[in-house]
Amino acid sequence: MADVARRAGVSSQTVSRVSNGHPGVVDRTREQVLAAMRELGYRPNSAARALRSGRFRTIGVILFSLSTTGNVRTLDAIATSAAAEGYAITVIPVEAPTQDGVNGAFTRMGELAVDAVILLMEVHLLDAASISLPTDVPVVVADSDAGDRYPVVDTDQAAGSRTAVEHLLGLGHRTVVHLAGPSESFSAQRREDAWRRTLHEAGRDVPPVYRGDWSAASGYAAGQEIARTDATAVFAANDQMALGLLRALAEAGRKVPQDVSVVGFDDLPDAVAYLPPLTTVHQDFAEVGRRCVAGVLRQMADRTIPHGRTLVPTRLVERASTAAP
Amino acid sequence: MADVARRAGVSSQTVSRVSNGHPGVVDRTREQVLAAMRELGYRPNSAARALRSGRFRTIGVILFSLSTTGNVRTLDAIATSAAAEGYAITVIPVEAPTQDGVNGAFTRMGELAVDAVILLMEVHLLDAASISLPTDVPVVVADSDAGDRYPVVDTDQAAGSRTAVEHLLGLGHRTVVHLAGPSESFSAQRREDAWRRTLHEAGRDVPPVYRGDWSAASGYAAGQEIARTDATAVFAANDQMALGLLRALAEAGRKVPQDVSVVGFDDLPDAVAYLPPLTTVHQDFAEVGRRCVAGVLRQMADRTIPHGRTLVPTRLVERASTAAP
DNA sequence: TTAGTCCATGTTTACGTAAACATCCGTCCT
DNA sequence: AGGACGGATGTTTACGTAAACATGGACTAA
Repeated sequence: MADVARRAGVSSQTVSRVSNGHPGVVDRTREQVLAAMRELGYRPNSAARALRSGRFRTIGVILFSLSTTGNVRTLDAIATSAAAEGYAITVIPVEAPTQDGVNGAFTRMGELAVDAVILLMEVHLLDAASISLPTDVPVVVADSDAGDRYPVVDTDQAAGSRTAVEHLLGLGHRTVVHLAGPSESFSAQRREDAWRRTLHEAGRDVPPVYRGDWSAASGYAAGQEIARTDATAVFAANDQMALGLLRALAEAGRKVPQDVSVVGFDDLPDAVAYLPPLTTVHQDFAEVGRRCVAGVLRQMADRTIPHGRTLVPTRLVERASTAAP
Repeated sequence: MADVARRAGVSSQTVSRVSNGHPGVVDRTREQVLAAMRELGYRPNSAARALRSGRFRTIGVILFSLSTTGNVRTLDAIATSAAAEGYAITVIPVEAPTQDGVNGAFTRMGELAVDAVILLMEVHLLDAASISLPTDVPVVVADSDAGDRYPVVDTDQAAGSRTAVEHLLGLGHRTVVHLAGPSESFSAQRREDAWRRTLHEAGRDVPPVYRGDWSAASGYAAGQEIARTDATAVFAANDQMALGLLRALAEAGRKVPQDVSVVGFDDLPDAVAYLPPLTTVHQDFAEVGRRCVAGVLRQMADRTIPHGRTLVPTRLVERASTAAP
């Protein structure tokens, strides 16, 4: 910076002003400084800048793994929204949902150069870890439950599940079997609860729950059992398990949708190419990401911590995997 | 830090030594400092640390989107490897493969707090942008072609494709149709070249190429055309297109694998649940990620720029989508 | 005993920037 | 004409840390 200043014949402070787009620099001077910057290949030192300003212009995203589609798509949206606001994203993966894993991530996080944190994971693991986030950093929790400790942004799991179940009941099915996600997952829990409540309110039998781990393989395993029952309608807690379910039903000779109707959750891009194309609940991951970023930025601006939950609506995408019984 | 020093009754330099695990601090003193840190909730300021040491302990990953499975899985592996080495990952998404998009990302990158960069994108777009990376930052390019300007880590696309084609020929198919990826993609190009070469060397006809954009929907569209031909074996350039292809073949009444054999590329977790389970070329994304990280770390240590290409081997995973004609 | 060594710890300094304050000069008003 | 004002730019300083160098005391060996 001093070199640039010398070359442009100004003070380093003027260089700083140009560099940050501050007003009060006359055009001619600005041009000289910019020219000097170009000639010297000057690039501001972000460490010094951060040290001085106390801002890193970076948001940390903590997540368990990039192997679940939902997380990834939310992360994508977060990264895009953040970039639009001039913020970079630091990804902090937690290897395993163990105490050690979470501890490690948070220890690292403590030393991390981030102005805010978005948590893409189940917060009860946070509790278990008996470590809480640095209190001076804005936090938004996505796709989880944070009680009232942090603001939460989430897909409206309950409404989505209700839509799915009501769609199947509306087609004339007596009841709907649920292929649930892992019981540790709040999303899975909420989808299951809403399924149960919807059936209950409609005065239908609530059949036993089948449970998978979100993977297609687990959906296949559960599907083999379901195929042996007289179920005519299945609501799978995500599309990947629905894919495995479709395979199990096909192998068992149960036709979809003639014999069994299937509804998924997520609306993966691939779902349109399943056999048959999957009727599913569309999640607006992009909107979730946008609201997460908006949430932390608002906290940074206000220095206030808004609590409460923001729900992003879903919509049912009807394809070819559902029909009247 | 000064507060911690005062509280522990030592100098700030001793605090620094404890904080960084330097030797030459006696146990008793170390304990006192650690206790003071705990009591005061001290967390080192990474900006100051980076300013002083010149290291951010952060690696930047530039990519086009998180919507392609390969990128995401590589990113996951990179993040994990980097975390194991005490490095954080900053994701720098480039919105669109346009000149502006790339320029923007690189401008931002220039000001970014990263010690090294891993590029997860086609480098010819880099050329088009007529902007090159800051020369003082180690770079590794993955899944692309960088000529000899940067070291490259990539899946062994050619060997993988050859395995797939030879597997099909070995089953007795006269020739193999290729459902290729988009022509802008180097990966797609290399898979296509290897397919063509393998057929050629075996003295077989080289049928016209069908082309998709990696998506299941595009695979479905191409599949509808392929279903009208007398093709008995198809090598799809990725699993998602293979999924669409399977749907198109099923709808056209062509049985897989009895009438048509299909091989994919990637080995997505879901591929095991396709109808039928997909025979595919397994890519070791984790290894690609590890080698990318190892590559930039080595550059940082040596201050040398190793050129050349590192190829990660693939293996064929035989499932139920291939059979003798 | 005394000089030499080595280890634990303290002191000083610089990293590159931006905020706060200071200065200078031209303009405008009375 | 003289002073007040405001805009453009310069000067000083502090951000929190770690490297380099300094110090002091304990131990060893002759």
